[in-house]
Amino acid sequence: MKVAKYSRVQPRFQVIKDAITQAIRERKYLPDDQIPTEYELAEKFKVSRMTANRAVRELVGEGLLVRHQGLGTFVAPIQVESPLLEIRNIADEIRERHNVYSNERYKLEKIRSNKKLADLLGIAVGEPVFYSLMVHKENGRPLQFAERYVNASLVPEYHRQDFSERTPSEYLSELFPLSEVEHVVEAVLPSQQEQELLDISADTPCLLVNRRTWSKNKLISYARLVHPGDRYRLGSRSKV
Amino acid sequence: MKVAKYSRVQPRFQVIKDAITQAIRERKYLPDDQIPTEYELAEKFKVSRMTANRAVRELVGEGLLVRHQGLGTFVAPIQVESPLLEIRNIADEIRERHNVYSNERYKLEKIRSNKKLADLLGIAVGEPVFYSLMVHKENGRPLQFAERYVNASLVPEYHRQDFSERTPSEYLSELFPLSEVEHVVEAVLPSQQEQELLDISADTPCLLVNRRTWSKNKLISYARLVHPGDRYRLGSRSKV
DNA sequence: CAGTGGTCTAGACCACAGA
DNA sequence: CTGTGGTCTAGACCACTGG
Repeated sequence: MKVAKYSRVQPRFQVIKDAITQAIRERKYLPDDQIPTEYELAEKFKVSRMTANRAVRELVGEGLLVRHQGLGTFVAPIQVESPLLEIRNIADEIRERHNVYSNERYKLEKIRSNKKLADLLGIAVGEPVFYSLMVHKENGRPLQFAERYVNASLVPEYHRQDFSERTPSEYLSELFPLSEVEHVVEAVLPSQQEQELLDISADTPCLLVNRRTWSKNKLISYARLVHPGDRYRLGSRSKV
Repeated sequence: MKVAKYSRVQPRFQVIKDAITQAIRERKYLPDDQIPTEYELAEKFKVSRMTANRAVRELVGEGLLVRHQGLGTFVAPIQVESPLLEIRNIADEIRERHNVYSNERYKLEKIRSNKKLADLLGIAVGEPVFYSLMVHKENGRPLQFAERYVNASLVPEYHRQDFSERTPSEYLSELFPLSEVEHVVEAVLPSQQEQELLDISADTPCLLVNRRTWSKNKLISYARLVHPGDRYRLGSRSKV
């Protein structure tokens, strides 16, 4: 029986990419370790060198590997970067970096808005608001302290959700197609609580992203996202 | 006289990428327009289809094109505009707030690139680079500590400029029409020098914006912009 | 069906780094 | 000199789309 030569579930270069990615995630290859050469990969995976080359080249483009002509290919030293603008939630971001996402929920409750909150959410003082506090982790290490305030009259079921699998931002974006987003980025020092939950010292500068999201001109939520400055950066690159 | 087959200044796939990119920028191809097929590109540029394929595939990865199997390749609908792009000229920004812009120049000299700088600017170690250090002020108050490294071989007259009226970024953008910008934002604590020149304390968190600019695929400059976190924020708001 | 992109091969030449 | 990555080719088969 002949097996069709080019019908596969996974392209061969993708198989190689996945294998390398997994090996790095399992720490079989550590940062700065050299990985097999293109010739070795080609032999191991029974592909041509061009196919191995594509796998490695794409992983370089994704920031997972670095190459030096004449020397070899190496696991990239750890670096974290995220495109601004794209409101992609932190979970996707971490998974795209080929790392393990997890989170912990500390609070999920209904409160009444004070003046400041009412202004931010465009509602009246005293209106009900859901408040959630979560910490999102990359490979078990806290990366984002996320407080979120949600207009309770628009999202009455928010507090009934279990956000262990689906993040608040995923839940909200399913319910309300995003139409507008606002970001304000600041540098701040962490509060006592932020220090503890992010496992950082009082003098670690943090990137604070204030994000407000709208759906069809309705202001849905305000999020206050605090990230340790020593392991989180925002990046963007664009043609003009 | 025989011409070496594989010694080129530009790889062939890069030539194709540049040609397509430029055609889009010049609006010879409009959003959603179909561009030539791989076979046509291969013929036009006298390369194999694999080489044309790589050029197109990478442009898809960069978001400039979209492909549909069986249909063709098309210019991406809308260029996502980065909000961080609006971190433009600090002088304009200050004047738009109807405040008084001023600056102070502390250094303007020619240096030789070390390893790190060479990587950032995409040049060889030891290549000449211009270094400038300025502080930009709003109503006399320091707002931005700006170190800039400029590829001296591309901008040989940089060090002869007087940047009191025209900022380095204004000068460069006149000389080199901007084609690509990269921003990486971090939260950091200020160095001794930054504390002094920005007139802030050691525990004031700062927003560090690393900006690299390209013109026609030439990496022109790298700027390191430090802002006091207590009086500077980055903001953006965009429809999606 | 023809035309498109998606993938793959086997081999080649070039450039760079280190011994 | 060897071994590495960087690039390129000519041709091939597969899968999807539309007529």
